[in-house]
Amino acid sequence: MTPAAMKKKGRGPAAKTGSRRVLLAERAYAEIKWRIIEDKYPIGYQALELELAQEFGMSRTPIREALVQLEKEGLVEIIPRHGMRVLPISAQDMLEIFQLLAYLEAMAVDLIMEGQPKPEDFDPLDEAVAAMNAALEKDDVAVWSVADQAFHRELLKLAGNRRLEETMASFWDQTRRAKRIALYRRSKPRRSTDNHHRLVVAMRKGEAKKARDIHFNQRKRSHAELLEIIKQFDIRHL
Amino acid sequence: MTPAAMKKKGRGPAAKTGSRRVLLAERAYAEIKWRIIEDKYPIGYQALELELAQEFGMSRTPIREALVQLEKEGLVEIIPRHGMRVLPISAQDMLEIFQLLAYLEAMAVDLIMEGQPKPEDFDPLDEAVAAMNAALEKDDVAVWSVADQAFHRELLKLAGNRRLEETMASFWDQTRRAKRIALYRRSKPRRSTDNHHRLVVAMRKGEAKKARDIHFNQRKRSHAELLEIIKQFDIRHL
DNA sequence: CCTTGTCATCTTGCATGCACTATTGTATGC
DNA sequence: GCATACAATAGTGCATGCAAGATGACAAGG
Repeated sequence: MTPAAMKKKGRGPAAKTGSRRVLLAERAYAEIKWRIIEDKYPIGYQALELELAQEFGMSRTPIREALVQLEKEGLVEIIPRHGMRVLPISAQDMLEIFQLLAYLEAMAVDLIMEGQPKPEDFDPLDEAVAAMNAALEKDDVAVWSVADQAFHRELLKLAGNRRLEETMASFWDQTRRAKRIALYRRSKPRRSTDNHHRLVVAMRKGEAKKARDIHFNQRKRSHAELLEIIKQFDIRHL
Repeated sequence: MTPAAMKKKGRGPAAKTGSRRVLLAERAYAEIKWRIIEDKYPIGYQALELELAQEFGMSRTPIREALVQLEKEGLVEIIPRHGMRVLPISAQDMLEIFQLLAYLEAMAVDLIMEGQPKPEDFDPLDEAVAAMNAALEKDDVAVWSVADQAFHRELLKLAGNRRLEETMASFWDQTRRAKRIALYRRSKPRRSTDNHHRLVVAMRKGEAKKARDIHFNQRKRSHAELLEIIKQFDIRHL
């Protein structure tokens, strides 16, 4: 950079972007992602930029932007002359993601315990566990799944590390398709729910190491179970 | 998706994208990122899309694509009418990133030990340590820093989790600006180098827990030191 | 019937055009 | 001299245009 070009340094205070109108590119990103996760665009689905553009009533430009984002997140692949393709979830992929999630959540538990959590901080977690139990009573795995997600979101929030939160959110999203498949195939998540409860209890008591171990092992077990289901599915589908 | 639209599912085998020519957008991304890390575009630097486009001899389109990427990585901010701005690194940001790096690397060590590492797998690590020692002898912190980076890259590779590797790489990149600042201000990384060595020794011996602890603590200590330096710098600069 | 060469087509990656709007400078009133 | 209204300017977000090159079809030859 030439010295002259340095002129830019320290322009006035940036315009507060309180609530910029929703960009088309963002809408496209969110909508496509949603459709992938909800299996509206199933694994292997291919679409050209122009097709998507027409479907969303916009031009190719914002679509491109969205696709580049999604590719980076690992949800789609952009094949030069064949448009985007919704990527399959291999058992290997899931293994990697589950490993990461287990460690990152254990990290979250550690961070929470290192802070000085107030008792009421854990209330949202108790609520989530209650919701999970309620769903279990009614045998409603879909609702259980939502409550489960809420639990983990709250847990991450408590850890107070924004990047950790975002990183986990991205990986979590990628598990949702797999979980959708496994939802009605896995055993009733009784033990899982109980362990979530035990985690909160341990954290409330300030038993840091125990809390961490409970959660880490719970995650590992849960992930192993999911992986088995996915592996079976994998063979004939993904 | 309408049933008709499903036609897309399962198009012929995707064209192998062996080595697609380098896209302008990718070049722009890499070059801008490089300049930020190397402090060519210092913290607070602002530039308009058009300016960057002219500087790189391309149009605004690939520049935009690159900027969106960089924003997601947390290196720049896009302010609607003021172009991009190179983001400052607050001590809080660094704390978050360091926390993540420490855990992710401890995870890598765990994963390595869970696998069945062959003795020769560790050779690259020994080489890196040797390079670090050599650099220490010559008091060349820049060379030491390169060797340090090589060590961690190799460590991550051994863990065999691609997503872990990529995630860490992204965060690592963000620390490089901070490390650049701290490079000549921190104490001689004698202890750090020794601990890297001890880690490799422990791993070779198969002492999983010890290896993990050595590394985790080493990272924590090292990060704490860096954080102190950054905090001081923070006040008057970032 | 299979292989190979040629051509038309299609998609993309990038450049450019355009309209909308935030921002800045200027003028007017107090 | 200060504040407010208005006009001019500039930058973005998106649409569209365009050329390059990959792909698939088809024909000709083995």
